[in-house]
Amino acid sequence: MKRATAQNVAMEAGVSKWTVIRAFTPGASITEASKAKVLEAAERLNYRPNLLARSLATNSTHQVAVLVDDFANPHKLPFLEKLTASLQAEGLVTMLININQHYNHVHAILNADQRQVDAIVLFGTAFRDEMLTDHKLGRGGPPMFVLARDSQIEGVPAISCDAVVAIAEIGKHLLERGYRRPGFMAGARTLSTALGRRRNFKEFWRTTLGVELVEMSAERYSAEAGAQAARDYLSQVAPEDRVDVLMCENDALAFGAMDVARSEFGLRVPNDLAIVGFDNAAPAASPAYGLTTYEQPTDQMVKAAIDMILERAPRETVNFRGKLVVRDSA
Amino acid sequence: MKRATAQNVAMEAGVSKWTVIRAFTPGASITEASKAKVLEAAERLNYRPNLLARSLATNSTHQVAVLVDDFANPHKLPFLEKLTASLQAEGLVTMLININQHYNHVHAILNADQRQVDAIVLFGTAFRDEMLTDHKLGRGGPPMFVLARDSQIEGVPAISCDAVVAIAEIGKHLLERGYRRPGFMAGARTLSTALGRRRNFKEFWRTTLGVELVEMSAERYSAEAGAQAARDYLSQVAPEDRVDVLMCENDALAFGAMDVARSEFGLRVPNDLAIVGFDNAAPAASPAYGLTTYEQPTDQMVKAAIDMILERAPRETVNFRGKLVVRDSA
DNA sequence: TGCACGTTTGCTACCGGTAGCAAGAAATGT
DNA sequence: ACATTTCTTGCTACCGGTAGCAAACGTGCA
Repeated sequence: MKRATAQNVAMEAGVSKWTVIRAFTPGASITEASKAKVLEAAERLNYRPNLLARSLATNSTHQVAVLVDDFANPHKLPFLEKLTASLQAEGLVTMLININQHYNHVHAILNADQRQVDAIVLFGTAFRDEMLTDHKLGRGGPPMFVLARDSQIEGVPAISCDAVVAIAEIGKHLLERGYRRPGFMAGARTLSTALGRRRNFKEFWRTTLGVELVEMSAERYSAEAGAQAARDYLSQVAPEDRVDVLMCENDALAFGAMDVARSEFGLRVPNDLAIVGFDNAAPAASPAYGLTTYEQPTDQMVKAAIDMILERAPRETVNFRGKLVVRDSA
Repeated sequence: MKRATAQNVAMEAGVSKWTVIRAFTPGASITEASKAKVLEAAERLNYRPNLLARSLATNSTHQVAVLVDDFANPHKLPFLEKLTASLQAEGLVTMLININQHYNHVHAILNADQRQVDAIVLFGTAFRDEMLTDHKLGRGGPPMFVLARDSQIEGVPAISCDAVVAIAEIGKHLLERGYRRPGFMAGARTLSTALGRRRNFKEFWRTTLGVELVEMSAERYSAEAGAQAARDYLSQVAPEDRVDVLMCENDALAFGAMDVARSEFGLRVPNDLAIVGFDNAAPAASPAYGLTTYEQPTDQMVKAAIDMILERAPRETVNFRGKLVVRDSA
């Protein structure tokens, strides 16, 4: 059986379809009597307004496209939970788009655009700026926002955690604990530069102690990639030449690095090698890791993003201060 | 500047809007000459067909609503990644709906229905059957599917991992390893019964050894809840009376339980207490846990779900066999 | 009772596409 | 050269709503 339309309900209730619409429009001009009559008829026919038709007519879908690519990062899940819950609380619905080899940003944005979404959120995705300023993503599309990473793109504001402050806090803590030979493990190249963590960390040690940072790179942001990068480093560098503290660009890398350091090289954390992560993902709190890390202010970030989407706040890049979470690993 | 419509392109190209549409419809009857003319004009105006209008006219949105509620389970993320990637590969888009206190299944289903989604997937969500068979979710809505849990609901097929086989495999392994005093930790009540893991596990020990299962319950499916449940049990039961193997309904619970057993009670895993999980979430593979667990055949499950959505396969409940992943914890 | 006024209802036009029919143009056969 | 078939193009009607104007209605007041 086809679903009932306003027209059907109108006939059932003996009114015009516009009266039916009014019964479903809060604050519309309609008498209680006819409203009741319509609602009753609607109930009988199991009528529900078609939001597709409404969206077409009003030019607003209340849908927000959220682009995600780094599914190996356990921190993404609770973040995504907050984002979707908050969007829903504002009557917005999430269109989740998985960015991968077969489906890149241009595909995603074009598709979201054609579906007339109200906004597009690039949620921590790795992209080269040219990709977005590129060709056919011509003006007139939905507003775009970058969440949880930087954006240098004109007209695309970023909502992120203040990397300068974060790294300064972490650095200060490490200095006080007496670490002197710092290392840094970066993840995927494109995103690394956009996060600015390496740059700031390097700068920190250079200006405070005049020390050069030892840098290593993982292939991706995952525990496996972090493990491999740590394995490469530890097997190539003699114990006495190694860094005494390793900052990883995110927790996923840190977990992998810590696993390898302990189980494959017998190192004690933090005595032989201290490790710091970033994100405060769930396992970081577990005694199995006890990872010192930095927590992004996800609540504030989500709120800010939504305020911009709904134009309750100016659409411009903002940074929030997170907080250092000191545990056993450093 | 407003976005261009087919009508605009038609004027620009000097043809009717239907010719424009045809230029964008694969296999439509149109000469190469006019197609080229139209595409060029479209390019100039940056025209992209409005999928909302198309959906309204064709009565098909190519959108699938995916309902999720258990964001504390790290296993969800890679599963969700596969699901979204596979949907996208079929030209379907994911509408992600977060089921929580403020937004229950009825809200979600009603909303998805009004948005005319092609299908609704309940992805491992906890619900009471009455909620769905209930009232206003009358017939005529989009087809529903339950993924990664059981469904007893008429007309709502389930795609899941065969719990009977899984538990039998796990039980057999534990028997062989010599464990004789089994315990089981369940998560949220509504989902527990739908997963059938406890029931089957209990049955297994009863029929093989005639042993009664020790049961405990966590509040939710999270490491914290698992930790608390383990803490309660271990602090109340004397060492000599404790179970020798604890099967947890999923890995999240197992991580919490293992953390507590080791760090708060000084127990060695598996010597003092063996632990088994379910899902093979990422941290299970880490040497920090080395959790023996059971991996669901997510690829097959996702494929089956999509085949049903696209009506390439009959819409009926199917079960797939997963595989036991033996590590150090049991 | 008559008139002005505010409220309720129905109307036309529109959002941007799709479906399928019919007329016009081009290709084919005799 | 003309009839016939096939392809191309434009058309009307429709998907299910929204916007805002105009007519119909009921009410208060003189």
